[in-house]
Amino acid sequence: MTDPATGTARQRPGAGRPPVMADVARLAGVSHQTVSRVINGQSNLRPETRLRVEEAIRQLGYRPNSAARALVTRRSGTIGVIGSKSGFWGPSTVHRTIQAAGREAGFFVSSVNLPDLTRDAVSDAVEHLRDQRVEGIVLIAANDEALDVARAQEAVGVPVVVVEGSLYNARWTIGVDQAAGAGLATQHLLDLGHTEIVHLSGPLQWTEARGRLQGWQLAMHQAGLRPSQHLEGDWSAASGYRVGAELARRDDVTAVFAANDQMALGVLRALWEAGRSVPDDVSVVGFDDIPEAAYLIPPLTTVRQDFTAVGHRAIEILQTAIGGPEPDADVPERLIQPELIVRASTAAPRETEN
Amino acid sequence: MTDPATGTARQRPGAGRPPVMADVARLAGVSHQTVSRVINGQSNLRPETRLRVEEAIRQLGYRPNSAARALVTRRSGTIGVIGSKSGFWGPSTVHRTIQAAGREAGFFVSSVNLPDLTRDAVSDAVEHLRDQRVEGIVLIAANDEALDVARAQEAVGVPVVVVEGSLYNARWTIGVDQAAGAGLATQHLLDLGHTEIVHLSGPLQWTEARGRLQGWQLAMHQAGLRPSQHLEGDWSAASGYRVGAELARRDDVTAVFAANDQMALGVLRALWEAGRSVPDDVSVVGFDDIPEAAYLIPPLTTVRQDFTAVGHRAIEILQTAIGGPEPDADVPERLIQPELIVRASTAAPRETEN
DNA sequence: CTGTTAGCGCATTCAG
DNA sequence: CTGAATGCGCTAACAG
Repeated sequence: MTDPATGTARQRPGAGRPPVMADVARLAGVSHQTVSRVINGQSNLRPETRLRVEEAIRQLGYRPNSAARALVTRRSGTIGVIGSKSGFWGPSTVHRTIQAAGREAGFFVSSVNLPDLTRDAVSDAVEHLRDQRVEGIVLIAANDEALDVARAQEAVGVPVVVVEGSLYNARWTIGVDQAAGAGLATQHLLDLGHTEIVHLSGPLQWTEARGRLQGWQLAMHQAGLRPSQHLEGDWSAASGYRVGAELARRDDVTAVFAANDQMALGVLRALWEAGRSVPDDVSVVGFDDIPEAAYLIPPLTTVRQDFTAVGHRAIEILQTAIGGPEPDADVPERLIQPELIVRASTAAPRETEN
Repeated sequence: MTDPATGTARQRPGAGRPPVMADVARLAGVSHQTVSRVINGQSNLRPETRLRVEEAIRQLGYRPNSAARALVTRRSGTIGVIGSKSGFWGPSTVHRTIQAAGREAGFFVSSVNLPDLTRDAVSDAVEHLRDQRVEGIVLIAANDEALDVARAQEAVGVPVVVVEGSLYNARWTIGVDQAAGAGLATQHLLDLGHTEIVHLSGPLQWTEARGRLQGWQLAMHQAGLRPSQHLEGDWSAASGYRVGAELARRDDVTAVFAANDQMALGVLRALWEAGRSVPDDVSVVGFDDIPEAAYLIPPLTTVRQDFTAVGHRAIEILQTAIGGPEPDADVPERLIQPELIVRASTAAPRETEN
């Protein structure tokens, strides 16, 4: 009655298009405002009225239009996640976890996967996300270029949580303590009696790769040893294989610490092909603890990262970043501690050399 | 001038909030309508006017508000993707590809990852997505329950493209020809001279698992052999290992066809532990061709699926599903052909047994 | 406790 | 070729 179909031929409920708030109001015999109150869970409503409205809502199968709501509230209820298209295990696991956690927290989650995390690509992705008026962004697997973009965005007002990036260059961060993990791995090898421990790193544009490299170096130094030049892979089993083939020719090397499990897998294979036994001739340690790690030949000693925790914390942080008016106090560094998983790919070196 | 700030204290451009179309219009000295035309690339505009507007847009850093646009056009520009939280390689690869392809096609992509693809969970996810007024949904790794939901949605009007699900039960589908792939694998083993070929399947709620099972059965029958009872795993290396350990005790088995590479990996490990040589004693074939397959011990013969193609096709199909008013003609079954990759884990059986 | 009145920022008629 | 109205569906003040 109150809505006299002003000319655009408002259809009766039950016709083609989805019901709107006015339809519910009409059916319940209240104003559309009251419907709004019910939907937003306001307290000042006569229980009976609420019930009538709720019944009408159910009957019509009404669902609020989030675009309309976003328009007026200026809040989209959406967060964005930027990740890499490449399927490395860690980042993609984190990506999934974040998506799930974001939804659990009541957000819509808009994802964008980039072929490469170059400055321009990340920048575009952020624009894309801002066009949707996302309330916050989670940026995964950041390299330095991506971090620049993150910083720039902070200035513009969209909070960006950086996951697994350098934990010093962004305001809101969360990640695993890579250096500590590498330290665990290296120390394990050291404890076993190894002194010639080679590190096969990831690409050094990746902050994780650098963190693991540094952890290894530090542990070596603390043991009074001079770390040899590290070798650099690209995270793939193929690169691990290539490097492993080289290492197989060197007699001095008794242990390899690979920066991820895939590369370790490649090393295992190369060593096997060269007839060098793991762990009798060479010990191998990986990083990540992929589900297959326990079933490699031999079962791989590695460093486990709790990606689920990372994902959940990322969302928690994003929520405080969105909600709070910047405590401006010290941003606690959010670091999750990894764990060493000892399996059968490591053992004491065959002959001690001192 | 034309916008007399009716009381809500419209702020000057450059103040806190993002510029709106009216700001651009004012700066360019045109009506906001003209700005709209420029943005939507209409043709009937004096070049000079267009330029002035474009300049103003750039100067202000204006970006259209997608919520407002969605409200009036009733099109969100968003598609939804429903996947599983579990990180199986195939589905998660497809998920990433779809996200990327969706964005390339100009959509916003809203993702939801479910712990389990139960009917209720999928149903919720669809609701969630419909609340955003997504224009279409891609559902990945469907089992039968999920397919029911998909069908139900079709009725309500949101097109749902089912990826890797049963290709007969949904209107819009795309996937790899699982049975053909399994046939390739089985035939390869048959050609090598194997007759006792065991199949380690995935969980049979998964349509992929059923497809591969059927492909294996068919190939066996066509070779005049009676396939033995298949064994069922859960896609994990752990389950492959368990089954492999059993198989290692059986002398009659000379070949194993595992429904994915992870399970094959577990089988490899179990066989190795039991001192049975691959491929000399037992041949093993996987499915998926994960990046590590070539670096296992020994390198794994497997079936490669082109997941990138699947992702792109999924988006293409979704676009026609959204755009076209249902040709209602025969829905061509969209099947992508897999490819056999022969590596070192397969060979002729040691002794022929006929 | 509930209804009325205004817009949110944009696209879509329709006039000029 | 351009501008002036109108309303998308909803929430946010205000009135009652």
